[in-house]
Amino acid sequence: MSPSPRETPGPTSVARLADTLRAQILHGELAPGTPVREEDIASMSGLSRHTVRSALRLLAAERLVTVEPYRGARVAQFDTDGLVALQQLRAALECEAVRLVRARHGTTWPPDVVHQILEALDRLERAAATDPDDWPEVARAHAEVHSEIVAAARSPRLTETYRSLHTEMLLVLVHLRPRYRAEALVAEHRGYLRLIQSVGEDAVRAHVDHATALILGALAAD
Amino acid sequence: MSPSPRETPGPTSVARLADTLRAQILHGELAPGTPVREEDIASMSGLSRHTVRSALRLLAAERLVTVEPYRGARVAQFDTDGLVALQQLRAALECEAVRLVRARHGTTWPPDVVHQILEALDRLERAAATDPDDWPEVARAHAEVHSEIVAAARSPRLTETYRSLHTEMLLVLVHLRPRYRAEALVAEHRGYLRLIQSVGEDAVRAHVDHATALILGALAAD
DNA sequence: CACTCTCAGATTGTTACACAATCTGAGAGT
DNA sequence: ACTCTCAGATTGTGTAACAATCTGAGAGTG
Repeated sequence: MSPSPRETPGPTSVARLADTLRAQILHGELAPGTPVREEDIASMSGLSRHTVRSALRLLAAERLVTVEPYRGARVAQFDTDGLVALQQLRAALECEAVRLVRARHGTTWPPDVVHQILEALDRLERAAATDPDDWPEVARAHAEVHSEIVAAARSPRLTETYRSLHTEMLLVLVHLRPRYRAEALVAEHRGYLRLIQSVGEDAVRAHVDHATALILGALAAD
Repeated sequence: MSPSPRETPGPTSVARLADTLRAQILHGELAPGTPVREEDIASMSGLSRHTVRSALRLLAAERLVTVEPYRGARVAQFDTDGLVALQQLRAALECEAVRLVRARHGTTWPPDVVHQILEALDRLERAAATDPDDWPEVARAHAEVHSEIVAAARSPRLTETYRSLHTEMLLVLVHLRPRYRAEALVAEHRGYLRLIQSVGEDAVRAHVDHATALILGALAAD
């Protein structure tokens, strides 16, 4: 049982630490704007400062933290403009994805295309039923639904970039008191899946704009 | 004259090194797939391995190199699928940008909107006139034209993401023998600027698809 | 009192060296 | 030809130290 050869190498310390920090940030355990000190993380995690630095740079590339030279890392923060810009980008990708799927499959998508989306919807429903007040988890499941819609376009870069964007959105969402009942969210997205097939891109824009308005309202009432 | 206070701190070593490497990659001095060894860069640049590592991770975040654990960094490489995926993403962003500008300004954009685009076109024309065979420079100027078009949407995230994508495109382009005469490129893009105003998103898709076809052809004839 | 200036302490940026973990290719053995 | 093994190359991580820069508290000034 000695270190057998050619085994997949475990994830590096940097990757594990980045996972931990990402999870903390997305669970709202670290408020936006909070400085993240290298030494603190190093002593807490038992890793060296170099490793911590690498992990923080990784998160910076994902925009979950911002890093300024000699001033360290902070949990990312969104103002109104930043959120709107993010949503515009999100809309661009989701629109294009829906356009691509409709170009290929028309206004009624075949089962193998909607299958993954439906599963994500089921997971969302389950999450909402299990614990409607576990907002981080509901928000995550919601993000998965949209991600699966984009993934249906089978365009890897579209999918990947969109996932990353929606992770940023999660960071915004966990710090907002949800205006929505979780069940309403499920129903709305089952309808959304129908609309993007029949109506197409405009349904996407309406959905995203609606979300943007809700979030801006919640942000204003911070 | 001692270190006066509150002066902007110079760019860090990591940033400078990343700039150098990025420039080399985008000038085609390093072929795609080439391994980039930490020690080599360290001894060449006189910087420490840690610094080199940080710079390489930065370039990896920009997708100019790929990094695999314990296997190091390589100059990024594009296959057919990768290029198509990249172009789909590019099309999504440029379409949305054009849509946003047209939603705001209709089919004839005001001077302050097209001004920066026209300047980029002029720079492209100058580059093409100065040295039509300096393909990296012409390609760069061409990328600037498209970036300015997207920037006209005044959506920071759209702009930034698009710029990054087009930088990747540059990496592909510098390694292709151009099929185009540089002058034709200028004329075509002056026409393109008119078309995106009058026709809109479909002109974008046509343009991008045309480019994709050309590049795929050139890639196949590698 | 408001304001600026200064400076010590905190924090990040970088280096050097060491060692552990993993990959790689060349050669031994079948 | 094929697999297996292993030494060398390369990357991942740690420790320690110092340089560069930021920060906030307090001194000095009007």
